[in-house]
Amino acid sequence: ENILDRSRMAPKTPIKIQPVDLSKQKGCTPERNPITPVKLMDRPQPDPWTPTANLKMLVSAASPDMRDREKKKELFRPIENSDQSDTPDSLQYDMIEDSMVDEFEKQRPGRKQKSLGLLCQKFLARYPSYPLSTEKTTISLDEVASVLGVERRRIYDIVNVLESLHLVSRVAKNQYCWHGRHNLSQTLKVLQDAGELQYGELMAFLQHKEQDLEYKCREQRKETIPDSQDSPLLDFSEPDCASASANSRKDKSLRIMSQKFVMLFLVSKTKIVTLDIAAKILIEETQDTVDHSKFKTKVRRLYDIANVLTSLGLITKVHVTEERGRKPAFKWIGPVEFPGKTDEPRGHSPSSNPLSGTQRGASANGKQKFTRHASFSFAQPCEGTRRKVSSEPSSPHQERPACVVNSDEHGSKMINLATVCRQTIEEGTRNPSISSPLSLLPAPEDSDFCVTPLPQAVFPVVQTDVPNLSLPNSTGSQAQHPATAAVTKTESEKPALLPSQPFLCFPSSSLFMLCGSLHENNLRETQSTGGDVGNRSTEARTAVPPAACQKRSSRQRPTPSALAGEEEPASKKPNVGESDLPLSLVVPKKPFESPKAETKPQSVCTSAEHLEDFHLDLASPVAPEATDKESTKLLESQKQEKCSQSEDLGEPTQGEEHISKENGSQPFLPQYLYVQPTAGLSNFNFLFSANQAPGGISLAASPLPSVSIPCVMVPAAALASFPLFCSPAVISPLSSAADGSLSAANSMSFSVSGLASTPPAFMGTTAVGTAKVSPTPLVDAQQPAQPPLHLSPVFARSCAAVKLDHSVCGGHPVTLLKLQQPSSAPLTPKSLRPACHEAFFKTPRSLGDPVCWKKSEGNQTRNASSVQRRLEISSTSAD
DNA sequence: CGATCCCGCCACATT
DNA sequence: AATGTGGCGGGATCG
Repeated sequence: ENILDRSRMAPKTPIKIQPVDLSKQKGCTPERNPITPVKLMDRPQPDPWTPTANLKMLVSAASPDMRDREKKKELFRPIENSDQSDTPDSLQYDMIEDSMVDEFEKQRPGRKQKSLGLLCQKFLARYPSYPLSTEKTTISLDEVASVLGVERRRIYDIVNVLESLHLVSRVAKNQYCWHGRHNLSQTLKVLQDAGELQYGELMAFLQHKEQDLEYKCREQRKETIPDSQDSPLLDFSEPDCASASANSRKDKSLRIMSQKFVMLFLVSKTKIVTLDIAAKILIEETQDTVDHSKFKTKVRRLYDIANVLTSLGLITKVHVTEERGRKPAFKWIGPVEFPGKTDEPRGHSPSSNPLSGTQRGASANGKQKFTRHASFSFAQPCEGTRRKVSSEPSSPHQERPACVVNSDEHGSKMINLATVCRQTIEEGTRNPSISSPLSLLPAPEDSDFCVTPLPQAVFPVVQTDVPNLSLPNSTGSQAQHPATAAVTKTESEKPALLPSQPFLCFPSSSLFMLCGSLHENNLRETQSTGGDVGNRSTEARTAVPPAACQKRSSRQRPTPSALAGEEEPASKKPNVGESDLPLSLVVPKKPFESPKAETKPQSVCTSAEHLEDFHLDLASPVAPEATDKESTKLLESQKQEKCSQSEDLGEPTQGEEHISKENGSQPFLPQYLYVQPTAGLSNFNFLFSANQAPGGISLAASPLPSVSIPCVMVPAAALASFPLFCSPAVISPLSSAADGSLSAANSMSFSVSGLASTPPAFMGTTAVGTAKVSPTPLVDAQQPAQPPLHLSPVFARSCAAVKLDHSVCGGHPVTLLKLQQPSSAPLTPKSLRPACHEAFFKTPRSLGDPVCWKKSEGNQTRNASSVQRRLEISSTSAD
């Protein structure tokens, strides 16, 4: 049929065809006749059935023909040549051939022409990188497919990857909404944070040692995380959870794989990731087993993703020569620091910038969507849900509405954060299986921010177990909310309690708690954050988990970060380096520990596992990982101080230990936490147990400053604090929605007043308590305040944890996150804002955090920061 | 020959 | 059931 058609066909062929013709003509030279072959080819072209059909026809026809011809050429040439003779023909042939070749190359080559990368470029060319917030561009898959002359299937490949980065979101059936790169930095930040949690350690190891580590990690993972692995890590799923269980499967691949892949880059020191490593890491499953076929398939997919990312200008193909040989790899050339971060604004101009007012409004919407859609949080759990939800573009909230509404911008932001948090939490908390709970949490979380249902009731539930979380949204949400609200309120109300020194510790911990398994990370983050709180806040706005942000900010972005939002400020780098140094200071303690090294890896692995589960969490928590280390260290130091002040328990000691460990071993403090907790849910438990029990455990817990501290802190504090938290929480619940709002407000205010950035998290509650209590913190008053805040929530959580844990956590986390986010969107401003924020925060720890980083590219790599990771894989990096 | 990766079958999801 | 999505891997190209 085709053939027949072809014959008729006119030239209309779509794009592909046209090119062919042109080329042919050229090659042949117009005058010349048409090379037989070519013409023939052309002639055949059929009518245009469908554009696609035509194209296909043409292509297929053409290419084969072309090929044939080529073959002929090759085959025949000799002959002909030899024979030659035939003059004209020969000439023609030659001519033709040359031309043909060219043509072929041009046309035929279809392969390249049709490459996904090229297609993606065409696709991207259709939309503005930074569309006005006001205008929404909807993308019709069918339309695009026909316009670009490809099958829809291909468009899915592109869109799925773009969706993973939130450049687009699915609105409805065949419809996608174009967002552009406004939120790219935020998204990357989130991914980075999440990546650190999940892969930070792993990567480090791998790079350094290679596979061995991987295997280890995998094994560990497996152990830890039995199956689940698949959960959609990052996805930004939405909260909905409705279908939690349902979800299903599909959500996994491309989108998630894409996010994971990006995470690897962001986490990698060198910013270079080899395909095989990526494939191995992405094949969670059974450890080593790695089927060859599976591996192969994974690689194929990675190519697909890489093509799109390349088109986006985020990565480039490179080759890495390792010991074993040279392998294909990709290098991240996108923004490392994400200055844009989300919005920075808050910090400085807290809420309101003039611009922001307006913008915000607009941006807010956008963000909201973002959040909603994407829900930064990488919520893994509810994929299905998310999808559903996500599909709705703007009206995201359906479920959590009330809260959102009330809160407004903040609220919304908060929600986002919350979402993230909860996701994180969920992840953390939950085991693989648990995921559903997570999802539940999310919703609640959001709500908590805003609303605040009844805390008490909720708590119990939550407390009980993570699983509860899984409960339906409503349940979860309620619980969560309450918890959150409670927390906040509590804090506000019960500040006194908070005051206890523990706060400091807790806060962080609380964060962690929220995150769930992440806690370690969180803690770190928190801690670090504590120092950096400011950063956090900034980050918060992004919605991404503050912690993560912090980390990042501290680490990579260090200072200035703000700047570049997307770009990367060169200046920063330097700064960073400097900042790093500070970290080293912390290091001193390290000495200890030798053991850690070993441990670390393990921990890493575990963490990795967790990561998977928690990616999202990571984000929120920011897992700190190595990078964190530095910051962590700082934090730790701070923490220690705090701890000592606050409490107790020798925590200080631990803290030190941790630090030392961290330093010594590298960053992975979190690991410890993770490790113990392995079980998602148990996280809390772990913490507690770890801390407490552990004396023995000390290694993990105690040793690591960050982690252990938190843990320790938590327990004691938790216990002690409980009342505080709980009560507050309880109280707050009363207020319920109203309270929620109030609390939010309070928190907001606090944060704002105190530190612009922090606020969110803190939600007032903590803030108050904290501030009072916390004092210590190295950082400035500001920071302290924040930390406390965080803490408080955390506390609440922790308390809860003790009791409820999850539930609590969920709520809190949210809070935290929210704070940051707020802001607006991405606006261009990134650069500016970020800087400010960073600066803000930096003070405290900023310096330290950054450390590692340099960022530069791969090479540099190793810098001093090496501390964290010795890794270096990177070194390999270059080719 | 290994790296890439296009193509489209076909299962699963959604309408 | 029809249609939308998208996992997946054969096998063609590229280098």
